Parts: sequence; C-alpha cells; structure tokens
Amino acid sequence: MKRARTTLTGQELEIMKVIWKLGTPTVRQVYETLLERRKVAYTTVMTMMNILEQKGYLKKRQGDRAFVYAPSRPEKQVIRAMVREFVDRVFNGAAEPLLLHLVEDDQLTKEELDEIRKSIRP
Amino acid sequence: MKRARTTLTGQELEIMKVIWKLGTPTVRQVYETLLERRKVAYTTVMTMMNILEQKGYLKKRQGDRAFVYAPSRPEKQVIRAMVREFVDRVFNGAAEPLLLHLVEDDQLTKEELDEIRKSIRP
DNA sequence: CTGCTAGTACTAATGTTTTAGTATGAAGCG
DNA sequence: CGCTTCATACTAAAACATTAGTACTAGCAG
Repeated sequence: MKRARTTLTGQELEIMKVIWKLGTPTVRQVYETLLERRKVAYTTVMTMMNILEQKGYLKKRQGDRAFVYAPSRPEKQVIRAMVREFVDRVFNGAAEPLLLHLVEDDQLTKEELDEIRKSIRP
Repeated sequence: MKRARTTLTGQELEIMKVIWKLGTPTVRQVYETLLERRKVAYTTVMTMMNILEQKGYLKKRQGDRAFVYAPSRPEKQVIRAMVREFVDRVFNGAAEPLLLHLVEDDQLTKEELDEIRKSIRP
C-alpha cells in the first residue's frame, strides 16, 4: 500500500506525456494512443495509471462509463522537478555545467542558440 | 549472465563519481569514501564495481594486494551520454526546451548566466 | 434472456537494481 | 603454527519497476 518514490520512472513519464497531450482521457484512450507505438496490454496501462494516481500525479472521477483521469499537476511543473532531480544527481545541483554541456555539444542549431541568447538577456 | 543496459543507473553513477575523483582506487578506497556519506557494505561496493567492469566502465588490474580499478571512459564522455539520454527521454531529443527550463528557472546566479552568455557567443 | 463488450479490482509473474551474506584463500603476526 | 585481517568469487535476498492475467460486473445488441 505504500508508494515511497515520488519521482516519475521511465514508463510512468511516457504515460504522463500521453495524458498531458490528451487532456482528460480514459484508460482506453491512453491505451490506444500507446498502441500506435508499441504493443502493450490494456491492464498494464490501467495498472500504471492507478500507480500514478497513488503517487498523486493523476486524479480520477467517474465518467459516463469508465473512469476519467486528469493530471493533477501541470506538465511544466513536473518536468521542472525532473530536471532539478537530474541536475542534483548528475551535477550535484549545479545547473551551469549542464548548460555548458548542452551549449558546447552540437545538439543545438544556430537558430536555437539565437533564441537562447535572446531569452538570456536580462 | 546478460547485462543489456548500457547506461548508468543511479547508484552506479554515484560510484563512478567517486572513482573519477580518486583516479585508480581499490574497492576498499571507494568503500571508505562512500562510508563518509552513508552506510554500505564492502561487498556491495565490490559487486557494483564488478558490474561496472562488465558494463565496460571500469578496467581492473592486479595491484599489490587487491585489484586496482581505473575508469575506462572519461567522465565528460559518460556524463554527455547521460545528458543526451535524458534529453531524449524527457524532451524527445530537443535540447532547447531543457535549456530554457534552466534559464528561466532561478537555479542560475547572475554570474553563471554571464558565463554562459560569453560561452554562447559564436 | 443470453451472449458479447468494456470496464475495474485484485493478483501475480517477470525483470532490473541494489544490497549484502557466506565460503574460501593468501598474507602477516605473535 | 594458529589466528586475525583483507581480499575475491559466488550466491542470493530485498526492493523497486514493468507487464499482464483472471475474476467479476454492468450494459447493451439480438
């Protein structure tokens, strides 16, 4: 009955992403969206969504026939927490090295760098 | 006998960080460094280091008495791969949103932003 | 009514990561 | 030598994450 872990695991994130996209889906809708990309059982999706509810990421209410789920935290906030956790774990909390990694790596196009440069201006 | 996973898990990273810091330590040295922060068994550290060897992150050679381990890949390279994996998983491969997250979040001091602004210049 | 469909609850197998115990041997000391 | 210490190999349990099966219910098409 106890769910200690508070952060999202890999598969949980995948499901949350689908839910954020769909808005307030039922298990079936999430299931079908996932199916487009990979084989998965309906009950697996249900289990995951129940876990996500227990963890406080989802709320459910009785819908017409099936339960309707809704995210209880906005995507941005959750992602932000994940970034923070990653920065803590990998860079001991210092965001700068991560930024430098991203910048010096050629994962960014010139246009993107431009964008950033603009948004970074005080 | 099969070790599929190629990326570092949480605890593995913790150990690799200690090893990068120490250079070419024995199990005991890693063990003692870890002990300063948390309780852990000697054999646990050994197991982890063996796994890291199997995964190709460490090389070992016979030392005076115990095995001496050395990182087989530079820290920077490994961290880079982790960043890439994170960006893929969380941001579907787009580095820019992550950068914006970092920038707009107040995790960075003015000085750090200055630094970055400089390094971002073409 | 009867059988089919969609739904949930409960349970459980499988997989992976993390932690550590036990057996065993080499080396040094008194 | 006999005992303690430090080391490794092998084994495995605990904890966490992922996937799915089974039983049961309600509603609806025929």
